[in-house]
Amino acid sequence: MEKKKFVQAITSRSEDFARWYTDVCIKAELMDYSEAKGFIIYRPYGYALWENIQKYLDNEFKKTNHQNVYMPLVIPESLFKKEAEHVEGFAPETAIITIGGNEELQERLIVRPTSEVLFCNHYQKVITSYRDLPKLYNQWCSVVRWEKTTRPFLRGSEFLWQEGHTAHANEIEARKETLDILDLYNALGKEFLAIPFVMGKKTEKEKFAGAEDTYSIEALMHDGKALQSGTTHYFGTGFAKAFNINFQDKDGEVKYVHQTSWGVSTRLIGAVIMVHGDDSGLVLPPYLAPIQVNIIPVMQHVDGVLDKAKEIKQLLEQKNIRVSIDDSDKTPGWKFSESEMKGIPIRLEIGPRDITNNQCVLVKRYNREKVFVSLDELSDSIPNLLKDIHQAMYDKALEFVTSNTRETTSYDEFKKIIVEKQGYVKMMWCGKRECEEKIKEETQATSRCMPLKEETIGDICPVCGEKAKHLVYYAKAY
RNA sequence: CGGGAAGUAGCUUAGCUUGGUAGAGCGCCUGGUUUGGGACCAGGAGGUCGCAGGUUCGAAUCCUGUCUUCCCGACCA
Repeated sequence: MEKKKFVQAITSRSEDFARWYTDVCIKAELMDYSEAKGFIIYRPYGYALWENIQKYLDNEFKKTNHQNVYMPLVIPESLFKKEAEHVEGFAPETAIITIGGNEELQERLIVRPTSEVLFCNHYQKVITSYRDLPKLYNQWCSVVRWEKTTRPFLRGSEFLWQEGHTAHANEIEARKETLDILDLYNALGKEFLAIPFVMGKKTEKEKFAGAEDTYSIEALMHDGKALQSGTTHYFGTGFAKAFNINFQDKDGEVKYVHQTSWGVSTRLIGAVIMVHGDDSGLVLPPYLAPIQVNIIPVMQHVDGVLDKAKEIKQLLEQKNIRVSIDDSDKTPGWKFSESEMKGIPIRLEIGPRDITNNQCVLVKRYNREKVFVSLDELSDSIPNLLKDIHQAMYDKALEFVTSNTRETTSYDEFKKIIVEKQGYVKMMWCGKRECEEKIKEETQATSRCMPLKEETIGDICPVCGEKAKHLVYYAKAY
């Protein structure tokens, strides 16, 4: 029997992926638009995702001896201009404060697009001896970049992030930090977001302004486009020289510090949406989900139904599971759809019939599998089930990446894959910027990264025919 | 920043060509009947038509500017 749908369904992914994405953002109540372009409102459910990511990362940072600090929102223009490459990279997208009160400022203030120079300026003052090192600072804040095209979570004029800034006595230690954090980000994907990242080094063209080396984690969205989801940078002594951050080492010599910086942003929320979501809405990985189990009472006016639901909630909460009961007066069907739209990993349906049979209906969001579960086993089985769901979601995402990663030694084939299939294409590269630029111009694909474990699938760069140096992952990117 | 589309109640929108008291569906509120995949009946509330100017006796409608959103490019976490 066909049922009339009164609530407009979201656009399907295959029909219009971009529209599907914004539909999910709005309808899952993650965010709302504000009146200023590119500045969004993080609604409670969306902000809760960010809080959970924060909790995970903050804990990891602290385990590895990092300390949180808070730097100012603004950077005097003269300070901002100290490192040439850095300025060049960010100048086109800065917002600048020119008036304070009613007076024009003597010196303009840059609203931070990132805080390298603030950290450097501070480090210059507080580092004098090898005993002051390493400095392992992180800050949680928002930054402003005047973007031309904005999209919720993916690219905003303002976005929330964490930026780590560290200073070390030598190159080895700093390079280790850069890669350790990259691993930590990768683990965030694997253990928490159920997203398999491809990680590697950025090419010269794609690296951060002022960095010696940039590394990234890249996620593959369901439409076959890649999303740079986090970066770590090794700065060498470039900033240290520009800001004169030096110290006297054990051997008595005065040396420059070696620095790193690294960050992930609320863009990760966009990655979660586009990696796991489906035509019914959001699908959240269990450890990230603000609500892990949603109990939907059926015939809740019948004596005992709500009490049973509350009893189940309590039992699950004792196992540290995040549970909600939808006891609103909507119909069960409405609640099912709502629960799916919000991506809650597990839905429990409990009605008079179930109570009689000492059972409930359990539905997994990611595959919609529906089973009856005895109430006696419920609280013991759910923690494991969450773990299984996490793993299954990760495996499913990994399978998507694997089946959408292709390799080629022919530039013609490369073009064909990019146009027809999207996804990642692995191809050898000579190391010249011109070849990268040619690829971008002709296919819109960009180099995403070069895997840390060097692989070789050919001797020549298929674009120019010269000797190949590295294997590169290419993809169209957000 | 270029090219295209759009902005009318919380949402989706009709009306705009040809100026004359702003209409619907959903949602919301009240009462009742319902309840295992987005329920039904009855009654009700809700609008400075994105904003600012202009033309006009009169503007949602015509003109100018501006802001925001979406799509496609160029630029970027």
